[in-house]
Amino acid sequence: MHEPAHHARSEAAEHLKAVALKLFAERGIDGVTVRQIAEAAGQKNHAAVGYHFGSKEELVRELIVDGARLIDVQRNRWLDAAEANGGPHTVLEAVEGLVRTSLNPDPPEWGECYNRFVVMLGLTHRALFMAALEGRWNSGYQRCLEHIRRLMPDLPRKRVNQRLLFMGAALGGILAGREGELADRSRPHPMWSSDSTLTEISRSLAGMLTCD
Amino acid sequence: MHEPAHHARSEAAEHLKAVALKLFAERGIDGVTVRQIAEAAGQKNHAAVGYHFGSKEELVRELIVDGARLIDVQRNRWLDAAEANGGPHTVLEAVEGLVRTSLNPDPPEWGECYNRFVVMLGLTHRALFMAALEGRWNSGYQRCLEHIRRLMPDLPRKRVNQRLLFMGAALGGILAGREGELADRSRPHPMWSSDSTLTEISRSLAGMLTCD
DNA sequence: CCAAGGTTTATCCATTTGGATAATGCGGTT
DNA sequence: AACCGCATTATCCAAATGGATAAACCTTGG
Repeated sequence: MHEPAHHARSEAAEHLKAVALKLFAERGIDGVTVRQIAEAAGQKNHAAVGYHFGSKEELVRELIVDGARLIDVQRNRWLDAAEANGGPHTVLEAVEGLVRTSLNPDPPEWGECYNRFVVMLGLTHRALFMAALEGRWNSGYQRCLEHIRRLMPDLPRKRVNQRLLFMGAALGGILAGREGELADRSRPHPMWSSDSTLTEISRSLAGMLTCD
Repeated sequence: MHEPAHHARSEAAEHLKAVALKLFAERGIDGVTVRQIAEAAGQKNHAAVGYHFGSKEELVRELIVDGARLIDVQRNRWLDAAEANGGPHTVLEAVEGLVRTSLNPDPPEWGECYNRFVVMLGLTHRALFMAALEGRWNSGYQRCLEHIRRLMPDLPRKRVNQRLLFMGAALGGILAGREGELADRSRPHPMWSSDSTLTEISRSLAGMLTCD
């Protein structure tokens, strides 16, 4: 069960990907042209995208997989550590793991973009998104949900699953909203940039699961 | 405080708008061409959009305002009735009002689209969205929030506002997700199409406000 | 110095895009 | 029938789009 080798791209290609992710998150796939991506990445013309990735769609696919893999690896790592100590002990702990592993630990200077990117893809390019993942890089999410189910034995399984669906949608909405606020560098966002806000988000999401 | 007159469009124009809203919700503004809109509306060529609305962007603006006004009118009507009976008496009641007034009471055959449309616009065309509304059609939402604040006197105002931000983002994510599922007519969605699910959503959102 | 590899740049191209305009069609009124 | 206002249709267009190709430009090893 070792990860398939994914040869890292050249520095220029990685920069193109980072810039493209930012633009896609801001304006959507169809709102950005390959010329704009190349220009924002400092290239003198748009052939760079074709050369490094084959096509715009291939670039999108690679961005989808890159981000999903990063998150999934983080989630599984965190879960391995948590389970070594007897697993997440509360719903809040499991949810907070879900929240914090959704974030890029090493974002570019302009802030992270993947949560907006994913929510946008889920709305407007769901088929491409699902096809790119092929069911991969989802195990960490499912493992977290299993722990939450284990920690909510009193509620009927059906209602737990229903609330997990709500929680997933809420998680996407909140993290995408946070990301969008933080991407606006024209003014400070003390609330959104505070680390404790992540705990507050987790508390709220856990509250939506465990209330009543 | 009467609403500004907004002359209803011709039947063909209204049909164009309904079809355009569906396509925009599915693929995003830039993922749909005026030709596709006209074709899906049964027109033989794309000049219809220009004739009825001036431009694609004007059409989008009109869709934004139409949907926001419909929701705001519903919210204010519901609030007037609730306040006449002593106002919403619980956070849950206020949240459920917010949820149910977010829905189109008379959706087209292919299901409603406005929540996906709005979430997508908030991600990729926020400036256009804000400019189209000019701060209008938001009073119902604010009135609901005021009631929720009144009903949560124990929590510090700052934390209530934080949670209301989370709740708003979660509301968008959940309703857009629900809408997307219901738009898939290839199979039934007993959970999402059930009316009681709206109450469950409201319970979850209220839970995220009132937990701890 | 040259040669070879990979990378960037400069063009070229067919297609699509949003929009504009003119011609046609249509329903009602006289 | 002739007229009229409105709506649809058929074209036209400049600009933009994604992609392809060939030339120029490095760096590195010999």
